[in-house]
Amino acid sequence: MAGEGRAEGSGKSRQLDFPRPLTTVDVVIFTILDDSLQVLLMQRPAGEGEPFPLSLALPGGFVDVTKDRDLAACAARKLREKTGVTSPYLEQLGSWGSATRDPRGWSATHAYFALIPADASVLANDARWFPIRGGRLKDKLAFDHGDILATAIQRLRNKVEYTSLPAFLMPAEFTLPDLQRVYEIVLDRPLEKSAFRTRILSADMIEPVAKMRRGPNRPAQLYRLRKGRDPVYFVRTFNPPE
Amino acid sequence: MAGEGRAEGSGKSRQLDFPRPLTTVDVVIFTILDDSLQVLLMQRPAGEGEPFPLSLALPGGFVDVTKDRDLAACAARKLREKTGVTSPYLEQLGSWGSATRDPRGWSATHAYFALIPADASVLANDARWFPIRGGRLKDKLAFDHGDILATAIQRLRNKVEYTSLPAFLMPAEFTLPDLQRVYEIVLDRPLEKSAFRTRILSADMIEPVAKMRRGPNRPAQLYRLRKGRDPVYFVRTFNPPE
DNA sequence: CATAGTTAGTTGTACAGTCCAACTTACTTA
DNA sequence: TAAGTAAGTTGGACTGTACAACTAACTATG
Repeated sequence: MAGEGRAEGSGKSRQLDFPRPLTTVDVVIFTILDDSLQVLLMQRPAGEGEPFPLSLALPGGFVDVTKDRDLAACAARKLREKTGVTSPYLEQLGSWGSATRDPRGWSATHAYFALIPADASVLANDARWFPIRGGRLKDKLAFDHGDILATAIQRLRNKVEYTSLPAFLMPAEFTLPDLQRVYEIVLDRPLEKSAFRTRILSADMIEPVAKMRRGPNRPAQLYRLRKGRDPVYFVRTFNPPE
Repeated sequence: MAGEGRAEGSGKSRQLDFPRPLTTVDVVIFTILDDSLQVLLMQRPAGEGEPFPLSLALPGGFVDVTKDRDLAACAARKLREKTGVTSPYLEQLGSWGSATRDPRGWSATHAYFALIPADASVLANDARWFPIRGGRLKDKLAFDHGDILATAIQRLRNKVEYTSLPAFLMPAEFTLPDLQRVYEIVLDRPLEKSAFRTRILSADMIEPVAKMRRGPNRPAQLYRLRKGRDPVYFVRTFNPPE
């Protein structure tokens, strides 16, 4: 019987005969829902030998070397399976690996983070949105997923200070005050209206559509993302608190 | 005979009985030498079954599940083995994994990047510094190490625009013009002197020592890094080109 | 010993973009 | 018609960079 994760010991692959860590991919999927930043979580299965049974965890799982061409494809697949979203903002967050993070043995996970508009997703029925209040999640998560999520929140907040990332959280059409509100939700602080408008409009990342959002007061211009636009990097952050 | 990277198929680990990718860690180590950004590379061994024999490659190798507590420890170990440096700036760069990047099978590498002062390192005798001119390396590298290095260079340049990272490339004592020169080498463009000084000095990241650097002209104040300082994030980039 | 040369470091004006606050505009509702 | 509200604009204060000219401190040279 071979040891755990041990490769065959013959021929020219002789030097590969040592135990291999488990390899997984996890995805931190954010959206804006109910005026709050939310993250997609699943409940762990309860089967025999399953670690963290019934705990909440990030969507993810083992890399399937027969199906997954590469890590990004694996992450995109998991995102698609859980939300139906096929062309989101998806970037690599980092990787976490240690002897102890998974009780089944030495394991390493490759974490991605995705931004999607809530209205574009159809959730798998074992997945649910959980709100992030005050920059953190209430619940404890399985494995080191709490650390991974905290890193993702920090990375998101950081980038929102000087990029157009929140645009990927917006529905197809939105107003500038909508967009500003999303920035404020993520950063958890108010931004200055006129400076915000100047910055966004001069970034050439959105374009007006020939429609207005009507409501109980002055109508607002609707915009949409310019197609195929990469995120914009501003040369200043929004003025930081204190 | 067990399959490649296949775990045992009994008891409660039943669900782990599938092939595992190879897991490696690679480190992109930068320094400043001869007025140029340089990266540490090794020559691949020529043994039978070795991929990319005699090609240049980043220092790295398989995770040893019996010796490495976690990924960062593994990266720190490789850095130490090749340079003798024990407390550098070390951050995770990302991970690369695919079916094709290593001819020996599905593999994933966890890449780190490190900044060290050239004068603090004693190289292993199979390692050498290679200059990066015009933002790229002349030579082709093994595996996808060319991609990894390109990503590292881009990340470094990006961060140098708005952080104090170059401070970690400096020797123990240095002058402000020294530091500015390092910024300029990494960014490959000149910076404005007075704005540079204002920014660095108000960041409170360095402190003067009671010595001057003497030379053939006006002496310059020597500084050192404040101890235990994390990198500083500026709220603006240096004014970008064009 | 004076002067040229070189690099360190400072100063001043222009400019860009944010901050802050007040303002105008366009709509609904009472 | 007036009050209320959110969208969007305007203007002055402030902060920090850009650019350029300046002063300071040293060495080398004739």
